[in-house]
Amino acid sequence: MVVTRSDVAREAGVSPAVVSYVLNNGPRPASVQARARVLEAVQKLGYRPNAIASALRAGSTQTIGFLTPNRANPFFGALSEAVEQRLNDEGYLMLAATTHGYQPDEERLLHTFVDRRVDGLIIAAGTSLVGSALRDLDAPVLVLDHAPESAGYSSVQTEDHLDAAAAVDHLQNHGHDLIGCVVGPPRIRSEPLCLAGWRTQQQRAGAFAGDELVAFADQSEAGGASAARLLLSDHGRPAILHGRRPTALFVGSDIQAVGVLWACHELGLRVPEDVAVVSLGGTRAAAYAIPTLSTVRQDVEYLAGAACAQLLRLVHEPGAPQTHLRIRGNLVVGQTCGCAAAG
Amino acid sequence: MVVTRSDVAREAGVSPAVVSYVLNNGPRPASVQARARVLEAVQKLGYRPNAIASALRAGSTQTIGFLTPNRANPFFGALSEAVEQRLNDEGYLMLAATTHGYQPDEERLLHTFVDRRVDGLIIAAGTSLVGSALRDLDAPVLVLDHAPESAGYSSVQTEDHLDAAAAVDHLQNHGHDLIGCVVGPPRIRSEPLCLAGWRTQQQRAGAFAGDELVAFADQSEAGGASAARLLLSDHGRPAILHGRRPTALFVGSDIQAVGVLWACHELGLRVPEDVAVVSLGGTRAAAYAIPTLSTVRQDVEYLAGAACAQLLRLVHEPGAPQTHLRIRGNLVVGQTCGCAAAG
DNA sequence: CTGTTAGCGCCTTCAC
DNA sequence: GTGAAGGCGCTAACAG
Repeated sequence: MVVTRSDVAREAGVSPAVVSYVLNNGPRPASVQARARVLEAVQKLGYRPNAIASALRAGSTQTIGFLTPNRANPFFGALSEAVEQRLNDEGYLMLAATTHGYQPDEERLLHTFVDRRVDGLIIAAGTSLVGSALRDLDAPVLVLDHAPESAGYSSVQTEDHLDAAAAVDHLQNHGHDLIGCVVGPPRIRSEPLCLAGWRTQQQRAGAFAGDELVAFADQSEAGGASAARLLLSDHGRPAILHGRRPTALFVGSDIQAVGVLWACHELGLRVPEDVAVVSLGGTRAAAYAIPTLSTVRQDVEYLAGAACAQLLRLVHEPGAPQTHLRIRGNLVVGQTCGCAAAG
Repeated sequence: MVVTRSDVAREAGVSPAVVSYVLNNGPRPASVQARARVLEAVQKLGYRPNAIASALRAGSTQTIGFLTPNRANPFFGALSEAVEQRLNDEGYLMLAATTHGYQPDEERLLHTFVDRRVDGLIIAAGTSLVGSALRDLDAPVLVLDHAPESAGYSSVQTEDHLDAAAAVDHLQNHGHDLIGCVVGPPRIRSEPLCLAGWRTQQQRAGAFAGDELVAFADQSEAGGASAARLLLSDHGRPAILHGRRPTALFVGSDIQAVGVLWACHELGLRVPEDVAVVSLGGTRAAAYAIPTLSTVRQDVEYLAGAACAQLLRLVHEPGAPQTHLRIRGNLVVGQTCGCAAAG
């Protein structure tokens, strides 16, 4: 049924080693006749080398493990697709796993990857545990997330703190001071940074930055929608706001912002006239929201490219130094911040 | 550095075979003392079995290959995530690859999977070539797509033809007869079925179903937007329509429909008053569009569950008969079809 | 230039 | 109840 290298050797009338020499172009030369006979036999029998056996022997699976919290979120979806593309181009396959930001799953999947001898690991937005669990993993690891420089792995990270501050700054420039903040669950490592960015920038401008303006929400449209309802509805508003409704919202991800827009629509609030919105992400979901989202764009293709390049370098030169790359987002003005109305 | 079974055996003072007996609970019994000593040594050395070596020996990798045209499309994104989840629950890992509906890539990735000895393959929405290439692949294959019953593999399929007709029927019930059709590129196998469903239903109602009402578009927001512009703009309308603009659009996927809504907004057309829209899919993108999309929902969780169950059955019992499951969508009424306005 | 051979790490049958 | 040994399919060092 399944044809092995010995079958090819027998068919071609040579030894198994010669088959390898021909197929791998080395490490030893083969005569022209032998080469031709081998190739013919390969063709005739439809031989394909067993990658598992090669992996065992060569100690390399040509596979990279990729861990995400969530691929339904378009940011991580696009990131995962971009990473996969890059890896394919370099001859690697991607072994995917989703953790849902759940720590035990994360650790389990990490070990599964290592057991399968992936040549390297990319970890996007892990929980805090990952940091310690990664230390002695004896496979190259690249963390696509905020990570301490001191850790035992390379990283490519977004500047969530600065990007969030930039978003809030833009809203402040439009005259807003009561700016709410919608971010994901704090167990995801980047979320506290978004929150801190909002807080820093509010304080810098002398604006209120208390917890009454913050809503934690799932990384989903539904999460964004309920956060918006919480912050914008007229009932049960905290006393400290003196009955005022936030006039703008900073939202930690595009997918949540889509939910925020939907909730505003439902509440009869106009965007950006009644509530201005700026999000963090810049995925295609932002470009096709109605109205188009103003967002601080974090370039997924670039992140993926840098991550794969760094990781594959570590894979190929085990002694290579660890690197830490930080990438800032850039503001993409849409219709939700109020620029269009002003201009 | 990396600890093998022999290391554990030496540490525990037993032979390598006993280590296997203990770790696999068989096939032979081990004494209580031996068992304890082995487990202790495993713990102490941090031994983890090499899954590649096991796979070579056992002939099973506990891995399933999953081929999609596109994971940026939320339908396929959700499908991929659901499949991954199911497989993980059954102890399998998912090896992912994206084909972009491009035939050579499809074939190449298919072979890469087989070379790596995946235990089975799930192929979502392949091009037409896949059918023939799959025939002699000697791994269980499940096609998550429309597929001929005669083919040499099992399938779980959506009823795109019927679902599209149901969507068009609903628009007709709202009094529309000039209903445009936006579908993906015909090289993706399901797209011609969407088109045929639209055409059948239009003809059944005695309505016009010529190519002038059809726009092929990429499976993306941008594709849907340009298709909508083509069908709805007032310039260059085909003579056969007598200057009339379609009053409704059937759209083959949610992601395209999001683009359609965006284009309508841009053109100053109100939805559903000026243009009613019904799409095929029912992803979360539809639920949080503004206005909320009316769509024929194809249950991704159910599709994924059925697909994994069927495939794993084939994996476990190689002789099991091939099955072909067809799953109809159900209409989810949102705001874009006009029901809300009418009610 | 080519054939033989020793493992890669594991599982499992066979002999003790 | 346990150990020795063969082999999964391949690569690469070592003989010829």
